[in-house]
Amino acid sequence: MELYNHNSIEKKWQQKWEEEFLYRTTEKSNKKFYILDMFPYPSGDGLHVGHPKGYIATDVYSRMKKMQGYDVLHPMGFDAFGLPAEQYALNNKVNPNVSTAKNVARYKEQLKMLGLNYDWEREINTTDPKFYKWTQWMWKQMYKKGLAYESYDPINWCPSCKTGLANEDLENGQCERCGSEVEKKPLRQWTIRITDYADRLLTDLDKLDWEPHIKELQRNWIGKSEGSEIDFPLISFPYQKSLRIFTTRADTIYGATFMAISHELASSWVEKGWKPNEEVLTVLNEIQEEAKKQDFSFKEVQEKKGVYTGIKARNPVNGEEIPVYIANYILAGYGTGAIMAVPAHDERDFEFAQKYSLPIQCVIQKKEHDNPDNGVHHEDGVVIDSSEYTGLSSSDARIKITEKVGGKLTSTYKLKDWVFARQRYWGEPFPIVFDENHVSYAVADSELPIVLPMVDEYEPTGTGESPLANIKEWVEVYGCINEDGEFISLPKDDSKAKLFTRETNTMPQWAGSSWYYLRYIDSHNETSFVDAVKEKKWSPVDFYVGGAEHATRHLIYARFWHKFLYDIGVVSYDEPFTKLQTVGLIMAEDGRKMSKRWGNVVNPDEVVMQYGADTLRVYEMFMGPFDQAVAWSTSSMAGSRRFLERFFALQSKVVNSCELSLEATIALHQTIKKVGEDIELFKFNTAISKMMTLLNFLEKEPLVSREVYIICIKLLAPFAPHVTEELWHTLGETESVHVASWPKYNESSLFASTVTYAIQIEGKLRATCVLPRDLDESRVILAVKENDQYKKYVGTFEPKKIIVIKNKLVNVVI
RNA sequence: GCCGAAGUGGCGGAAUGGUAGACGCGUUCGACUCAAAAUCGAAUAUCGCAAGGUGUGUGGGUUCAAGUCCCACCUUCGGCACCA
Repeated sequence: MELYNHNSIEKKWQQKWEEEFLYRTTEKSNKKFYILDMFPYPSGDGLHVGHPKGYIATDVYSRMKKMQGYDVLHPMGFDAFGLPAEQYALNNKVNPNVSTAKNVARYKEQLKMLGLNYDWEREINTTDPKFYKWTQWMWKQMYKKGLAYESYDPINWCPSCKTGLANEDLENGQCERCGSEVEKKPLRQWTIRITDYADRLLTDLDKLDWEPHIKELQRNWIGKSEGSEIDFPLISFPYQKSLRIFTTRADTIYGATFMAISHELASSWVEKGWKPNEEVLTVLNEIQEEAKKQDFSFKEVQEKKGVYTGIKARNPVNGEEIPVYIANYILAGYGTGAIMAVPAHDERDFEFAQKYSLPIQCVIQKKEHDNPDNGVHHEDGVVIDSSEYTGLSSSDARIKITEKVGGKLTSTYKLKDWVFARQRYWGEPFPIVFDENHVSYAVADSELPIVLPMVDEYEPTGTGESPLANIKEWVEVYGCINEDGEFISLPKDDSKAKLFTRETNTMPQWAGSSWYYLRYIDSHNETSFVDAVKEKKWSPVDFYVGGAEHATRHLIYARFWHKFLYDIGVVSYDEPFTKLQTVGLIMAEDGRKMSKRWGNVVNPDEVVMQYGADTLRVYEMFMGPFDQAVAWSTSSMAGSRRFLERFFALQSKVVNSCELSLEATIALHQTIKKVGEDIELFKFNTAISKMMTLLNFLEKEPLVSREVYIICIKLLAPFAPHVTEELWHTLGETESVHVASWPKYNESSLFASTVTYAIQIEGKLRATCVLPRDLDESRVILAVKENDQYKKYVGTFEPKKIIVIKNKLVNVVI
């Protein structure tokens, strides 16, 4: 018998599999399974051992599904547009086209080294014009539906990355990429009305088989509040008749002692002609200055600040006149940007009222006999001191009061429209041109893709213009508008040709990843992003595996994008990912995140070289529960290597036929059952431990039959595809083990004919007792009464009660 | 502050309400070796010579029986955070 030489085995079979297209997707079964990894964004550093954990898991799962007779789609590709790749290129002074291609090649090599069963014939790359042609096409459909629009609102601007950012790209008011303080900058933007889909994105979460915490993250991000919009008439204010406010607590309207508006709203009044006094202008200015740095993502809660405008509003329920304040804690982007302030039942309003000595009027009693003057509380309760509404519950009063004052019940969301333009080079160009009056036109389908020009200079300008704006020969195009209102290009000297200019912003990093999973289904289709019949066969993704950090960006964007495609009738399901599983991080041996900064990165190339890909795979699946973070341990990994060596060495005991001991037979069938069930549940660690247990049994056997060993090889094949393939062929098999059929267990071989009962006396374990399986309860009791320990503790007295759990345990209550 | 997840040996972790600690790492002892590594065998929650006692973050509760269910609390991690 040869020694286990992982290097030669792994190289040999990887080459064979590739030559034979073993992992080419089949379409011959009526059962399909689409299992997908979140595709990587190739950085310059290559993979570390933490990255492949999810890929190995989908690999194991897909291999089992394949052996179970499914048509399995398990593809891979690369997401490579956007800031990180561009920054990397800038730092290394290469063109991103070049560096990206290099990084992709390196990633691919590393992935192949692990023996993953991807169908590389379907590989995609978001930076490939053949791919982004369809990103552009889809965005164009949004534009035509009015879902993508030009906006001039101030947006988050990162001065260091020199680009506008979406709300999702911020972390505590800082740029998620570089940590710079984000500024507010008025900039022309393409924006997508994702908020139109807020409600569907929220309610459809219910039908998804996703981990609850990920759904919760999305719910929080969408941030729906149900409340009322109510108009408060403004008194002798010629510029606006009334002030519309949003509140979730219409039941507290009798406690409204002032109004508060955002500085943006105040500014818009100034624009309309309102001339506030000096003091108001000063404070307004101060608030504006502070807000320029930070808008809706404050790092710290600032001190409340505001000023009385001199304007009064009338409370619609009781006609009371209350002052209107400008206040720094009012967010323009939430609700209507104006509130009725109820200091008794809102802590922020309370703080403000205290500072400016405004009245505090309690109108909700927590419990019936509560003292109404016991300070601020925001809980629902019983309405008091509120005319005809007194005595109602908060929830009833909300509806009745809103109705009475002619308000409407409505919802507002924390989710913002998606700022969908970057002032950078490395992204998809927009399929848009402008005429001399800045009227925008979509370009005709025949013009797609609009290819990103190859340039020498792609440094961001920082002016709010993309570097593309400097490339005159790309920006200026000649053509005309056809009968569909779309641009088609013409030669410059054509009589109908007019000058147009291209949109020079590019799409954000998240564009391609919002739909890439559809492209794998039909990667090479030139006439459509996916063939409708194929889409029906493979879609939706049955199982999606990736990092939890994508919960509020990629996974929201993709769900939105997919729903849009569904609405325009080009896909057949309204949710892209039926089941989602997140991967737990692999930490470094020191417990920190693996990072170049800490010098604690473990390189998979070295691990594969020294221990083999199979060992790495088995170890990563054995480390612990899949969704939990675990620290890497090289010595622990050696255990997985030993397991494979012992498994390999078992072949020396294999004979054509021999009897297997009863114990081992039972272990075998239990293992078949458990491995299948556990892989299905992504409980790889327990699947492997069961196989280890089985191996421990088989090692005690003098000989092992070929038939038994074959079963073991099949069970291990998804985890350790190379060594099992080698052993499989050593046994004389000619087809690959990876297209063999998944083993089945015998129900009758799962248990022995005897069982060990636990004998408890007063709930404490005192003895065990071997009895025939499925023995009558009365006979179990008879047997227990013969037990020495029973006699010792119970004696001859008749116990109060004897509980028998069949085939498991007896508990005697004295 | 709000929301979510989780607390079990020296470590990673197992346990449909039914014998807590499977499996692996580590450690100790033994075999092999001149020796070491590797490998193989045995032991390994804890106190106790033993009988036995104690043990799944803390305190209560339900139950014949609780790591598992209920209530309160503590700690850690993750997310959101002036969202009216």
